[in-house]
Amino acid sequence: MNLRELSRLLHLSQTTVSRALNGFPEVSEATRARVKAAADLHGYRPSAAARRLATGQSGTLGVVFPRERNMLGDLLFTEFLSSGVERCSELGYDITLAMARGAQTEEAVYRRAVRSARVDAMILSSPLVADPRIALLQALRMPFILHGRTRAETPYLSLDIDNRGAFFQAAGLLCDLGHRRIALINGDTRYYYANDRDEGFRSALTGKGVAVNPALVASSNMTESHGAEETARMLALPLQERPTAFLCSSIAQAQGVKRVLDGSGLAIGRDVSLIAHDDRLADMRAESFDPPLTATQSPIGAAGKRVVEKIIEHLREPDAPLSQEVWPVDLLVRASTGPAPAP
Amino acid sequence: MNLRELSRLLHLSQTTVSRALNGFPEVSEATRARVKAAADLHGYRPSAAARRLATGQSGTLGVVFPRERNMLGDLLFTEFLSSGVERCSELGYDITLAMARGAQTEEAVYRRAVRSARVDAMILSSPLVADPRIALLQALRMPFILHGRTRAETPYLSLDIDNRGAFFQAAGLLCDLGHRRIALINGDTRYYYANDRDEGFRSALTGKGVAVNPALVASSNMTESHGAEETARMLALPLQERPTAFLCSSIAQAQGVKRVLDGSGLAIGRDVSLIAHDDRLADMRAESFDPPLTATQSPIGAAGKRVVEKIIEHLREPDAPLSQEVWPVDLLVRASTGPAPAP
DNA sequence: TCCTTCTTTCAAAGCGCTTTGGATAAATTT
DNA sequence: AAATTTATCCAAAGCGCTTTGAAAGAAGGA
Repeated sequence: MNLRELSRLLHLSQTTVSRALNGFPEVSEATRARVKAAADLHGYRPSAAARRLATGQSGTLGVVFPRERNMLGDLLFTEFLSSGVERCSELGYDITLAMARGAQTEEAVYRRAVRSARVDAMILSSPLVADPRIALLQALRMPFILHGRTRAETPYLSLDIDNRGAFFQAAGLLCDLGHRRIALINGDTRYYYANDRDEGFRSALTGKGVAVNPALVASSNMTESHGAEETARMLALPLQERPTAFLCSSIAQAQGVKRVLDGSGLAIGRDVSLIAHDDRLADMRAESFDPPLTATQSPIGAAGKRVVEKIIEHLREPDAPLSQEVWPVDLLVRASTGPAPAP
Repeated sequence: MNLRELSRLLHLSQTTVSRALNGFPEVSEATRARVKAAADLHGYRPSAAARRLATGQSGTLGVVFPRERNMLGDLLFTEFLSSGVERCSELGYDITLAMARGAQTEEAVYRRAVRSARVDAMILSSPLVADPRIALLQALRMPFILHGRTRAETPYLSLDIDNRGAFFQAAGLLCDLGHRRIALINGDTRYYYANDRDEGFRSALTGKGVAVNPALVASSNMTESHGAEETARMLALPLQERPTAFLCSSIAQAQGVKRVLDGSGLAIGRDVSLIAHDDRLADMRAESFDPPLTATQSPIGAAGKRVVEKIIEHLREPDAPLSQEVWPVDLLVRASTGPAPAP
């Protein structure tokens, strides 16, 4: 069933039917209802290809797989992506994926996408502290939204959570509880989010007059094993340097920390405090941690949806100012934190 | 730069240029070369939308997020998907994603995809033992390929690994090493792959005259914690029931098994043997397990690529017979297996 | 030389939608 | 009653590609 058939069926022109369906004001409500009913009845779906050709819009958003590809990175990305896809289909858009791996450089992927006009906009994630993709896409005049932030001269559309504030708050809480030797198990600080968390952590400690011991700051990736390794290393320090509190960038890392603490007979919440950032992944709940985990939380799925909404809004109104949306992050205090043990 | 402009530039018709570019035989090699050079020079890329409208093909494959969404499921799917995307772009196809979650049933997703002609074919993964999607897509006349297998009356295109054979072989090895109390930590047996592995396991044991103890067979999901929990449960059994060997469906599960065995002071490879299936995920290598893990291995990334190739071949030649490709699985013996300890 | 067969190229007709620039009928104003 | 506005609807022109059916030119055979 196509437009022409439908319009003949209704004894209307294609124009009117098209306008009725697309909500144009110059068609009466009576005919609009009649048209919609008939369309439903006959299961009419406009051809995406024809619409694309006519409008010059592809109705498609592009997502490039992030370069960060460790286990937790994958999980976060999958949750982000699947939520984005869900919202996308509600809004009548498609998502197509591209990969930069092997011979194909990331730049080539973007250029190709732009030239073949396959996507209306791109969604970027996992930005570096200063990410070259921003300038590239701006030069190519390809609309995009960044999940995260980065250093850039020109404004761009983005959505991020307040990583700095979250870790500032969490580290502040640990200080207030009397902890003086606080460890930070972070992600790779070449990424903006990890750098941001690092800054929040440091500025909280400095603000509270607590020294930052470089030996207690670790950053690589978001896995359980990284958490475990670094904890083991820190517990091997001389007694007066050993941390009494850990701040982790992910629950996976916290699991590693816990594994080593458990092995050393240290009780979480009593001997040692533990806070982690909680992205609300289905299989890693802070509240079912043992003990329940104090956490800075922000659902990454919600970010996936909002990113899609924002970029589609931008496509509909390209001249609206490019906003940098930043979500506050809640700090939920549970049983994994407590006052610093007496020295 | 579009076809008309390019053809005028070359003083040729659009027909000739189109045919030259698409490799039709009725254009001379001389003009083809001339056309290709000019196209390259001016950076001509055919409009995907126009081509789609003209050919009725979308040049796009659809992937529906699998219903199985636990942590390891996500990792496997991501690796499968990203490899598929990579191969896809080499072959000039796109991949778009769809989600069945919340209000949208999976069936609705497929129906919508078919009616709006957005995709030429679909890629299915994580099939159940008897998966209703097969009949649905056949009824909708939507070409598809299944990663895995399922019970179905009619032939369909698929690619799978020999899960049954792999677990038959692995369990057989354990029997041959003298083990008589062998545990199986499996995935959810509602899924075909897990069911297949279960069958391979059972038939190996039966064939070697070894009894299958239902208390030593566990199946839920592919996570570390499931492996750990089940191991703890089995180690709590009376001594004469306690397993001397574990066969796991994933390295993640094996990590959980190892955690509990380590905690009980049992040495892997000496006191207890351990085998797992290895999907060759980047961050979970059987060879860097401690001790190096005996494993049935088959790279899931390679499957992702092959699935894409197969379905595209099928689109090019729709009348060729629908093949069920099954890959053999290697059993690599490393240090985690050894003779059963004396009773 | 004329007729036939390839080879090479082309004009034009879609594919199914959106959108421009009217046209017609009804309502309102003068 | 004529002139103007408003509310509906329409015919037709693209969007950029593929493909059909034909024509022109070159080559070969008689």
